Amino acid sequence: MPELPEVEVTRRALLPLVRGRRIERIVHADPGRYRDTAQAEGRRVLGIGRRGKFLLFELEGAWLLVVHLGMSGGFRLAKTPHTRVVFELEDRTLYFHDPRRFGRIWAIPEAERCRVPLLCRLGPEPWDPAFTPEYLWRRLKASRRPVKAILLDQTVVAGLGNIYADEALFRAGVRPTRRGHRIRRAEAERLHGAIPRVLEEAIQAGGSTLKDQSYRRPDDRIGYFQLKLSVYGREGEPCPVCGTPIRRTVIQGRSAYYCPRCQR
DNA sequence: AACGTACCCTGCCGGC
DNA sequence: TGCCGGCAGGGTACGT
Repeated sequence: MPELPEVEVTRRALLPLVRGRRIERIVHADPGRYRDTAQAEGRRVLGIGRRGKFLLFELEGAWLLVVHLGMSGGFRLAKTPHTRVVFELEDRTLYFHDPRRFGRIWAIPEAERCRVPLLCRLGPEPWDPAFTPEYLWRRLKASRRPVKAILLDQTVVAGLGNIYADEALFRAGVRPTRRGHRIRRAEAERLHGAIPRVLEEAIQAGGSTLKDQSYRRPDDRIGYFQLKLSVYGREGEPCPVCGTPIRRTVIQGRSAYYCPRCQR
């Protein structure tokens, strides 16, 4: 579900609600998961950061509450049938909703943030000055994997998932099955430009709420970027540019959608 | 080292 | 109507 845009929309929605508030109690509804939260209790939330698809609640005493939403996780202002963790703040309660239980939560001292798997190995944010066309081209050239698999690798660039990787590849006119080492420099440049653009547009639209509705903003509103998707989930529908039917294939065991005419 | 596959969970949808 | 297989935005573990 949640890729960078959905995580960022969540961060922006929660920030004014939690900044400066003390976490009084954390109540668990799932006995076997998300348990590493005890040290967050009693601490004030100073701010919320984001790194790739990780939410980073900055707590008093240089602690972090790190949350990964997994495939179906999200914060809600009201209890749901799939509430797994309840965060009782001094003036409101937040509910961590996660039907598939793929989400993860860690409370750790800031100095030990690298104990969270992947967090310290993430590649640059798409807007980071370190994310240059040259950098992307070099990472592509170093691999024989399909270009889409490389874009999904969080150590290459942080935050892309299945939806926005397909959308960025469409905008760049690059077929997802192409091998990284065969990508030309001009194509890498187009991809480099398309990635932050599609993510920014998705953030502005409030993220993508697909058919299963599993992503919603904390206040239960949906996002609207699904209306602007060009290829993701649109097998058989006409390409918005040339009208050719969109195709679906499988890369790394996951669906990949592309226009066979616009993407070579 | 790099890559593919199975697996972790639950819910929903289409086909029969 | 009911059942069953397939599929779903994430990541990890393990095999080759």
